[in-house]
Amino acid sequence: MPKKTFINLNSEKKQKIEQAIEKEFSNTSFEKASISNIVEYAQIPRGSFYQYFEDKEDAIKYILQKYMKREKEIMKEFLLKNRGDIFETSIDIYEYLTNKSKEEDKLNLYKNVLDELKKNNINIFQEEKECKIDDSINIEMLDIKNQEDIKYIMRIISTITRTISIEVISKKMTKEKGKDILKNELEILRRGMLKK
Amino acid sequence: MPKKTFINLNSEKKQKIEQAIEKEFSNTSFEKASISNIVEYAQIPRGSFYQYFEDKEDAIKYILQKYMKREKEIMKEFLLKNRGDIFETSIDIYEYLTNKSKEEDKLNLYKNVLDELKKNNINIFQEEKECKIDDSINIEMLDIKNQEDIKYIMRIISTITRTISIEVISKKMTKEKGKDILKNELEILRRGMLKK
DNA sequence: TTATAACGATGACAAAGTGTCACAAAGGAG
DNA sequence: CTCCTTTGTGACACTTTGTCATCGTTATAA
Repeated sequence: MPKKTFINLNSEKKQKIEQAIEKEFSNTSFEKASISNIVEYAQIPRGSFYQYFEDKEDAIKYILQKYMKREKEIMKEFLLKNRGDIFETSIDIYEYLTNKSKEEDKLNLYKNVLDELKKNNINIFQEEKECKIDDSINIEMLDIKNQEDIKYIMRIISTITRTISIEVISKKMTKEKGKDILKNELEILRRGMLKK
Repeated sequence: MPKKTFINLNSEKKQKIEQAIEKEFSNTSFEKASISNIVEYAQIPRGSFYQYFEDKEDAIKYILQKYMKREKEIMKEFLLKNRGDIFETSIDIYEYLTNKSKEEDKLNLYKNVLDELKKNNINIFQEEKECKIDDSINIEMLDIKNQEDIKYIMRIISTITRTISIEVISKKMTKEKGKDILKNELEILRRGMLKK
């Protein structure tokens, strides 16, 4: 969603601006981030920012998109490693996200990104159009009654994985505690909630 | 979280201010809401707002809390009506939330509130300290393997119910479509994701 | 009654942020 | 070299925020 002007920029300048945006989003929430700071960090005149992006929202979307893309690649790797087992993959993603947060300076950026993805209910496992991950999933092991079930299953797992990850990154609980909860929740999802 | 000064206000003035806050949050997102508008709607001097609340965040929390409380009461009613069946209750809550949104002027306020609750992962079904709903839940029908399972189950159902409701209120899908998805997801949760 | 403390009301104000615009600079095609 | 399109620039008007000195109103003690 950045403007054409930004796309056309040489990668050096582009990177400098990206870093400035990420720096600001690392220091504070998306809500409180200011364009004034960003242009200062990037050492560009104020007018330039508006030449590149519509507004702050636009810059957020750009960063979001970038992180989404990276995460999808990671996801595919994990699915492959686990022979399509989505439950094991969920735990790997949890480990990945919570380890990432060790890079203290990016911790807050990561929290912001995950928050936003969660708020917009963006499914890390599967995104509508491009890049269908379905093929990498082992459907054999799942109890699929109709076509759409796989979509619903992915939605549910995606949501609980991200929710726990955010809680850990926000330091509401330890990494170990989070993993324990995630494992328990996944177990419930596997076996079902209803008594047989 | 409002200051003592606000608590002490006579209910007439308090209500006027509440309405002003809700009006502003109905017109725009929490993020873009401005205190300047609020004090104008409430016809109070700017300084007074800061006498009552710490800042905008504080006012948001106040409204959030108010709506949470109301929802918890509704929830208890629904649980009772459904003899503790959490799956049926989930659908009732969905119906309640999406019908509420018919009051067009409050639609956006409702979306904002739900978004924030979701972001903070506040469980509509169950809240830690006061007001334990556990007693109203029919545990007999559930497959509980250990003490904590009930907590996890409530977490999961709460999340998916709210997620769908938000998507419908935001007009990303029709009420019928949303109900269909919710029913399917609940069915998957009931029977489990793993092939027997 | 009077003094004084406690609380609430008020709006001007400094500080900071936003988005725009007229103009400057750069660069490519003919 | 000239014209035209694209990009760079920062001053500016406007809005918003949070604070603070000051004022009014009770309430309480002497």
